[in-house]
Amino acid sequence: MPITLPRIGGRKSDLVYDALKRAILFRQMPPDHQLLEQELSGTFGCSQGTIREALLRLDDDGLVRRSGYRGTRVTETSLDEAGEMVRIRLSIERGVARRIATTGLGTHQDEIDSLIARMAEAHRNDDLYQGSELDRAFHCALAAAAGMELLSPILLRCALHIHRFTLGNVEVPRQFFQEAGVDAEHRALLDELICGDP
Amino acid sequence: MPITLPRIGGRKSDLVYDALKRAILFRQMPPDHQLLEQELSGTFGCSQGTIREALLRLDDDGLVRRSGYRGTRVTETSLDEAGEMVRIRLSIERGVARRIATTGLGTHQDEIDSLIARMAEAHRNDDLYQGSELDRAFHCALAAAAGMELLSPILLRCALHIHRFTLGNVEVPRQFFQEAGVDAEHRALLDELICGDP
DNA sequence: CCACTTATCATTATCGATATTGATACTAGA
DNA sequence: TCTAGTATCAATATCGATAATGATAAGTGG
Repeated sequence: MPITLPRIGGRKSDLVYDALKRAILFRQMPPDHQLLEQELSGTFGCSQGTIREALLRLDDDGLVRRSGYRGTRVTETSLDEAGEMVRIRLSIERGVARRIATTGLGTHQDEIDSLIARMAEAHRNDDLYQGSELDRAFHCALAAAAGMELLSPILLRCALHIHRFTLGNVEVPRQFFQEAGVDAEHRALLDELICGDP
Repeated sequence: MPITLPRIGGRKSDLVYDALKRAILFRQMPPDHQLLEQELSGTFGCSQGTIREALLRLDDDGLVRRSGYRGTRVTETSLDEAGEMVRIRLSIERGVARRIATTGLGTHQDEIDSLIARMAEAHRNDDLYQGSELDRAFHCALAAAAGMELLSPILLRCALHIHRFTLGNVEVPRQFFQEAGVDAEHRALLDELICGDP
């Protein structure tokens, strides 16, 4: 079944990357599922090289594992790893907040305000996916405002695996939600801190 | 000046990736230096696609920045970012240690012992580069032993930028070395903790 | 002189075909 | 039968050429 991509502009490999990422996050492709470059090139209607580019990025995200000439398979995220991701994100957040508290967030103010608003709306609609996407963007924007853009990829990766875990496991253990709750609380606190300072 | 690569086997794009990474870490290519796919394909004697693969990985590492059809440039690492990387690594280490303390490190024992030994030797020889490489491998091995292999890429990224910063700035501010010292101390402590437990 | 379009250029993005690789099934000889 | 070697196969990795893109310079009508 060929998948028709929007093709409204931009890179084709981006579209492939997004499509595959979504499929993995929603477990339409379960862990250990094999991804074949040629087959996908047929499915998406593009060349193998374009598929390869998307797979390379998924590999860097840790969503798939590419091993030599032996194929590409979907990975999995354990509870421990997800919890660790939450902890890392918290740690990073602390540093970023510290930085912003002293320097302010300059030109990023508007962008961040907008993100907060959209995030609130997503939460009202119980749209978990949208919420996570915005959460990611929010964290990255903060890192950027703090002049630490190199941290963004780490934040992205953390959010990706956290999100994947929560989506894949309907019965998410209590411990995890506790930590996620702490995270949300911290975020709110951070907002206060930022808005009060500059 | 064409660069002759070892070509002892393995992927060509790996060799290109390593060569470029070294060049960036040692500031042979300064921040904002532009990397042209075609030119590099000539320099390394391979096709543009192979170069592209290496550049994509460098981009994911945060060592270069690729923007649309507009080229690829070397990034830079600020003091703040390097400090943040040190903090993140510490945070991750804590979680990994906690995990290992309860489960032990199983089959990874030998590998880790070997890494510690080689690391000590590198320190004796004041070989900073080798030391950092081994440090990276050590942290990844610990994460793997803790069953949290997804953390390895983050650890790699942190070490990469920490290393880059220390190599690039001969006069490294006091604060940074203090933190690095804490890190080394923590690592030793971790060894004790592991060896004593299982 | 100025806004607006068009041509050109540097550079990446994509393609289709071919080469390499690692695993496995198969075969011949002891 | 067992084993070393070989053919085959399913994949990725690489290549060379072409298309698409964004920036900039050059031209054009007002």
